[in-house]
Amino acid sequence: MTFQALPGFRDFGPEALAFRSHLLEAWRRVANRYGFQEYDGPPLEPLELYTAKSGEEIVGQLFEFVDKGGRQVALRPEMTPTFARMVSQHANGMRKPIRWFSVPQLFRYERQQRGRLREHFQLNCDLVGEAGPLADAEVIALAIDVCRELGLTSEDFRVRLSDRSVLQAIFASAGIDGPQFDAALGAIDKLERAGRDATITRLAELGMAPPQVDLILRTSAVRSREELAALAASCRVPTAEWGFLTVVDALEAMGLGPFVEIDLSIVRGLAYYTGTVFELFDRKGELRAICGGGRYDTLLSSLGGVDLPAVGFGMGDVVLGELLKDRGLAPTPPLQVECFVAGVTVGDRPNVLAVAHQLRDAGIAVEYALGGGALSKQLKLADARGARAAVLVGPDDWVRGDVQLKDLVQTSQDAVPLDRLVERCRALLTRTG
RNA sequence: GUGCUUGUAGCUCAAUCGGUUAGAGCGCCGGAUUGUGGUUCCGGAGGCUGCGGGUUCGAUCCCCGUCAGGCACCCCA
Repeated sequence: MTFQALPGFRDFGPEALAFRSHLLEAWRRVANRYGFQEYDGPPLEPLELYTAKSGEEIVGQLFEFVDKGGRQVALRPEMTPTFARMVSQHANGMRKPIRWFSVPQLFRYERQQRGRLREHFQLNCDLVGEAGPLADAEVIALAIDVCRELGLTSEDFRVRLSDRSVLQAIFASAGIDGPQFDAALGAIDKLERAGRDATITRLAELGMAPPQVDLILRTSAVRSREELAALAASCRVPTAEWGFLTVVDALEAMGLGPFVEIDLSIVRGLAYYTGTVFELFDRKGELRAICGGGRYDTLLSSLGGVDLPAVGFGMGDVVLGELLKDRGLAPTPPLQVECFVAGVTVGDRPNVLAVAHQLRDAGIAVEYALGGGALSKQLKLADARGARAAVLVGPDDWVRGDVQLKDLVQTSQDAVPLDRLVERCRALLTRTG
């Protein structure tokens, strides 16, 4: 092979495309089930759309270039800025809450690894205009149900759920706020990779007192409602106002409790989250996060749009696809044709064409052997194509106005008058077993 | 962008210490089978051993470079 796809980009042959469609169709099905409407935007955007929020350092991670009109442009690395622009333009005239989703292909110029390419498809679901905890529960439930729709169970994955406003309240009780709060979040985010000792050293360097460092470590270790209550009590922080526990309650009321775990070590990398943050992970912990999201109540106004609270998530096709394959949940490939038409002799070929076209006009997926050949060879092809039915066109039947309709699964066969073939073939195709 | 590691047929892999013509299974094509598929049997095609250079009488094997995959950083859609 002289040419190959660029690193991090994928070719989708029929099998891979069927798998991709399987995912994307499940995404759309479940999002629609939650009353979300699909939108899309341009794959190519002004570079400033991304640098405005994230700063110039993001340019190194973008596919960006100057177009022929001298504009600095970038392939979209995420959907949120486009979404923010679109929803800001329409928000004033729309009944709240707004439920929108999209399935964009996103691009990022980074060195690829397993589960992480330079291009992927991502389900983006956002709920705008509702600040209450049921909105958070709604989008988390949507993310869970997407995975359930694809055959995954609570044995396969879980949601790790946290809330930055809860962390803020707890840390504020020890005087950790402002830049120190951001540093604390960063330390928690890296705790697993950096290790406990390195984290303690790092926080001390940032000017944290030992009791503050201890609080940060104790907080990040919280894994249950009881531990959280005990921690809050020890800090004298009231919990009555927290929406966080209402989110958990709501998910349990939906019957999704087995999927949900409180985990205050989840903070998410992005700076704009203000409340709930969550990630979906495979139970075995072998893969990267399947999905991540949270509440961002100030982002829309900070991007110059409307001042509306919002909560949403993104779920990529790469990690999710790997998990499904690991669990044997890849779909069985669809049949290539429903009915195969075979001719017994060379003289039957015009009749094969006539019969095949009659069936195709009736909406049935039909193939026949372009190269002809022995009947046994044609039937081998029919079998390889996964056809359920075969029509055998032969001279003896033809003079009687018949063809042979064969059930390739049950290996039964009947003579059928030509004028009843479509009806009989349809009946055969709906037969089970 | 940095470091480590791997690279043999469409796929999964083998090839003794550096040794003669690089093999197997699956898949693909053809035949056994001129009005009946799946099973079976037989045959065939398919390789510049990722690419380029070096060492050597001789390199899939050793060395250097490069490209690509994997892992760890960076970063996290």
